[in-house]
Amino acid sequence: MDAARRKPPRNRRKMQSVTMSDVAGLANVSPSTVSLFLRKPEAVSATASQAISRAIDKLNYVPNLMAGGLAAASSRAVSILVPSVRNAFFAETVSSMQAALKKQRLQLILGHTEYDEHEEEELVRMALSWAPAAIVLTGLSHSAATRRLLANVTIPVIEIWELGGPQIDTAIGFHHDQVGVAVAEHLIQQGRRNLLFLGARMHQDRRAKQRCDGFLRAAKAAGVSAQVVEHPDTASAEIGSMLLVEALRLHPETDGIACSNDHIALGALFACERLKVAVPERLAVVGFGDLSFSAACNPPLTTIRPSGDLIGREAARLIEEHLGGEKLDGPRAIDTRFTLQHRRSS
Amino acid sequence: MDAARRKPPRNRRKMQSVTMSDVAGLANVSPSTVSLFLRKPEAVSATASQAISRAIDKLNYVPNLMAGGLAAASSRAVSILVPSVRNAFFAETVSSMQAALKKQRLQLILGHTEYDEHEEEELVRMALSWAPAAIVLTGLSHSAATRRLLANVTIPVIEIWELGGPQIDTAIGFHHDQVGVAVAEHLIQQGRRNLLFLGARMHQDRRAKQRCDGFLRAAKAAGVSAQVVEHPDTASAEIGSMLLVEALRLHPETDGIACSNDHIALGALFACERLKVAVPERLAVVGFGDLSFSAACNPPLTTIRPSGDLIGREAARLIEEHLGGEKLDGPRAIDTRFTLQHRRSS
DNA sequence: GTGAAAGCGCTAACAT
DNA sequence: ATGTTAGCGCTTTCAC
Repeated sequence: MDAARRKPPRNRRKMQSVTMSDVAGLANVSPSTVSLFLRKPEAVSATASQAISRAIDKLNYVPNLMAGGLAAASSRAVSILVPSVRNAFFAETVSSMQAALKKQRLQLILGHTEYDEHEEEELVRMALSWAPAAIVLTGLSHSAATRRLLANVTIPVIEIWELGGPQIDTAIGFHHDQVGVAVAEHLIQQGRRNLLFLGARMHQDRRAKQRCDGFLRAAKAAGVSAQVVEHPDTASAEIGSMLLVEALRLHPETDGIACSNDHIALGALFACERLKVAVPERLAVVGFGDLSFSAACNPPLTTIRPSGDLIGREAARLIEEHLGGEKLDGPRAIDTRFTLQHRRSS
Repeated sequence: MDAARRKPPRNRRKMQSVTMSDVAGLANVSPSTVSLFLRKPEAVSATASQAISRAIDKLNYVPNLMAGGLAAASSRAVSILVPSVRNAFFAETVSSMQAALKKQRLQLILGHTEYDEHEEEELVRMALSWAPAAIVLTGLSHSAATRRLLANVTIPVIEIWELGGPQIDTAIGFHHDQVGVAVAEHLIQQGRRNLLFLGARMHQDRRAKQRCDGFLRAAKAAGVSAQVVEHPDTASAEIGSMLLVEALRLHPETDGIACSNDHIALGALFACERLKVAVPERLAVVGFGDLSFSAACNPPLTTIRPSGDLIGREAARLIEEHLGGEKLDGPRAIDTRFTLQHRRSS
């Protein structure tokens, strides 16, 4: 019997204090019963369940998800990659998704791509290292290597915040060009004939670019003039103010403005106030995002309300449905739409 | 030799396509050499390194972090628990921390406590399940159970965004009551004698409460009157406007206002504009946060700039220093301070 | 309903 | 510098 004891025991490294075996021992059942209890409580007898519960409480047992994930070849983590959580839009989606996933005891592993496809690629690689239950990316444009990495994967891959391009798998979001169209049509309907788009960071933010393109297209279709004035940096009220001043200098006839987002729009409103440009009488202003200040400013801002939290909830729902299951049903597109909030600025 | 082959091989479940052994095989080295190469490349010969690199590229190998974490009894994950990433302050910290941790190939696992200690407790439990390299909490107040869970832990526990209370381990942040003091002293120095604090969600946001308390204390010390008008909901410009109207109704003599944060201050400025209350002539307004709009609004907002990104960077630095190492050196407090941005609203 | 046993893919002590 | 080996703590057959 002791023939197996050939060598002295090695110095083992520090390990987890309380394991499933400890719980099993205290509850007088086998480890596999404890495991079963943790995953499908209804499959375990009432007596055993009680004993196990008690043991877990007493020992203050915390299961080791890495061991579980390794054995099961899939973890209770969901990877989400967004440009930045500093951006209120993505913060909203991350937050609502997190809340929805909590019920399934799924944890979010967060990555910031900073609008960089290379960065995204690296993050996808790191994400896959965790054998996540699903992976969520922002937008539809990714590097070839990223696509290759994700092509062979057996978990749901969800792309959010963009629709209308080639998808890897399911996409949840809306058509940003349609946003541009809706804003242009709204302004034209309000009698505006000299339109202008105030853009920020459009060389990186594809979706802002799409809104701009839709705006220009709709204006052209209606036979109305439309200009673009833009800035390379991240949208902010400060840049919005600068852009407005510049826009009125270059195109003084402008009477209707669409903005990259509400930060830009807010800055534009501030500038109008300083320049004594009457909004909406002389100039109509429309934003994008319906941020927390948009209903409160002077005048209240007409804007597009995207469905950032709905996107998060839908993504979470999809992940739940496919938990442990395989890939999604194929490249489905879930359109969460957007609504125009008509307020006094237009 | 084949005596060990007693039973037929079982049906194994689907597993990882490419493993470290595959890489080792292709590179003609042992798996442990591959492991070593991945963790300490400088300890492996140039020849082997090359062969391994090539094999990894060729097979498109993605290491399994769960297996690694299990074997090493610690993972390359860092748990961070914040009230909500919708809050720009915490979004900033999360974002800067993420950027700093990337160099160490550490991933952030995010949790939202929603200002609820019970929620936090549950999240701490889930966080520990991942055997993270460190755990970061927001604030200094936690449930007794949370403290108990974290007392026996051998990884760095970092509390952020608050100083001045009992710490679990190292804390990084600043004294919020000192913010209140600084704002009160600033207003008094500007000749204001009827002060008022506009607060939001102070029953949950302890740090806002501390700022308010510091403000009142400093006013009292200077023999200046100070009132509080508050709202139970999350801070927003809309609530800021409401609060300002209410404040001037209840305390028309007010000439200096401190706000819970810049959202409230912005709403207050909007309301002043509508009411034709001259800022700063008739009323001085000071915010907290120096958010993206604060320098751009009318008039530009005097506010406190906290060091949200510095907090994130410092936390990341601390984690790096103690990677693999044990606990932190004890309850040290790192004061990241804050600065008053004096602008035209005061 | 419960238990025994065989790994999941990797790390780290140890030996060479 | 590299290989051998023994697990890390759990899940999942499979047999009872």
